[in-house]
Amino acid sequence: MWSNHIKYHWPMRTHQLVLQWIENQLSSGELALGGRLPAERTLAEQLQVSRTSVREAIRILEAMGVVRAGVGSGPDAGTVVIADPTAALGSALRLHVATSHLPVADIVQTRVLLESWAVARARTDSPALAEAASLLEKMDACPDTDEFLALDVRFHLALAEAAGNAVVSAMMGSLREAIQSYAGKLTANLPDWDATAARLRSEHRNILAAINNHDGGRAAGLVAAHIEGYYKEAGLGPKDSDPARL
Amino acid sequence: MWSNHIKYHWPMRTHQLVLQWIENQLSSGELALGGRLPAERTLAEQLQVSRTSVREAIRILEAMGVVRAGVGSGPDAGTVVIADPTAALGSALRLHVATSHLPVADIVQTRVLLESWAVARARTDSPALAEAASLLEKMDACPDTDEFLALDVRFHLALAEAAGNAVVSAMMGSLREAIQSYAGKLTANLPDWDATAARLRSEHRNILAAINNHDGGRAAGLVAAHIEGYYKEAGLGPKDSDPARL
DNA sequence: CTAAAGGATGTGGTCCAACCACATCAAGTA
DNA sequence: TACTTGATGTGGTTGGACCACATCCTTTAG
Repeated sequence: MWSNHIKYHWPMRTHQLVLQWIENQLSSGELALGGRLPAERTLAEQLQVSRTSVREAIRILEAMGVVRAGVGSGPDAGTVVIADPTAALGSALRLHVATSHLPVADIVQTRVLLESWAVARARTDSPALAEAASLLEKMDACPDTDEFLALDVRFHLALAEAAGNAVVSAMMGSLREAIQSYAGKLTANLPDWDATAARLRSEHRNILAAINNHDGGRAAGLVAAHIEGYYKEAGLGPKDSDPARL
Repeated sequence: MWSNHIKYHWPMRTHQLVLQWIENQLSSGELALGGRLPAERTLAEQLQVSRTSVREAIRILEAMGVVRAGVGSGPDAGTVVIADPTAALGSALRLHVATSHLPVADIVQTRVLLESWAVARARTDSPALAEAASLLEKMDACPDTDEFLALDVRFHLALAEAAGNAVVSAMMGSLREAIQSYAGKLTANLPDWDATAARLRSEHRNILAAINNHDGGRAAGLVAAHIEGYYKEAGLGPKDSDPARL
């Protein structure tokens, strides 16, 4: 499974063997969400490899958002299976942004694309949409900038989840994570935060209204304008990502 | 940089410190694409950590598609910086598909979304589009099924690249990679491969023609029908992902 | 009998010192 | 000149040791 992507004929590295074993356990269902891996020393003996190799495999799975390692005893201890695809995608994207091989503008453009699509097909009876509405109210009664921005993140993620596509949701979250520090700096460039916040609130309401009105096309357009408008105001020259061209 | 996302107050794990150091080198440009990291033993001594911790960090970067480790001496040896975001995203997605937390249908739906968008804004003068045309000819003179499928993969990736968005290209590639084994099994379900291959060739030509005709909307629709038709014929019941709703 | 104190156990986290396989390069040799 | 042969430096792997931590269980004091 793992070595398929690079090496076909060479000897597999030991930690890849461990990875393969664990992935098989996951695929076959013998290891499920919330389940615990054997202890590192136990697993090493079972697979006849060193503990070091087992640990390298676990580090990778941890970076992939598949497991979480905890010391001590009890329920929070040991290596347990989780499901956090956003973490993996976000870290990877951030790293590649750091090497200047993924332009920030492309990330913003992709976010516009995904979020426009998501709101266009958001289900009005979705729990995520209800959460979005609830977040909207909280933002109305929120004077603190940082807290407002945190709520804003959750609002947009809720919108993305309303489409009911786990992959799109995960990618949206990872895009946000990848440029989080970047977005923070941009916000500092805004000339008048209060005015901007008021505008954002208004636009949020319009987006939600369009969705609840079953006007997905309008909602998509509003989202695109909302996001691009923000980055433009903050000084980032984005690519033209108007999804209406479709 | 790394620990920011989870732990603020606890002691950072040693390999995260190494990760942080390397990420700083990447961000500041002291480590660029094609550059080589210090040898593991050297780096361990520089950072005053064990070689084990250095190796764990490198394993993660390797899984993220940021570096490539090679033994021996010479140009291919040592740990060198690469840029393969597709590998990271693909592995992560595949792992989470294995845990049944990312439905295959969602992946296909996302692929339709991204690829439709890509062809809708593909630039007719793009080198990637020229490559797609070239691949089309090769597929016409290709009797072997496996080879045909390999060319098909490259054709669709070329289409995605024609939009000029590196993030979308990377995500497209990773989606393909994540369900590669799945798609292979589906292909075996096809009743009449020769007929299917002929249909695929025809559809590919129509897509390319629509793009060169500057009819992005039609190209997007054709792509969506092309992909969904294939999976439907092979027996996977996909979600409705008609991008025309935008 | 209850409750506090103190080990016993088991977990991941870290480090070290070796050794191996491999690939290149340089010196020595035919 | 052409070939062998070692020296060098890289990542790959191993076993063993010790630490910090959290829980559980026994012992002990009241």
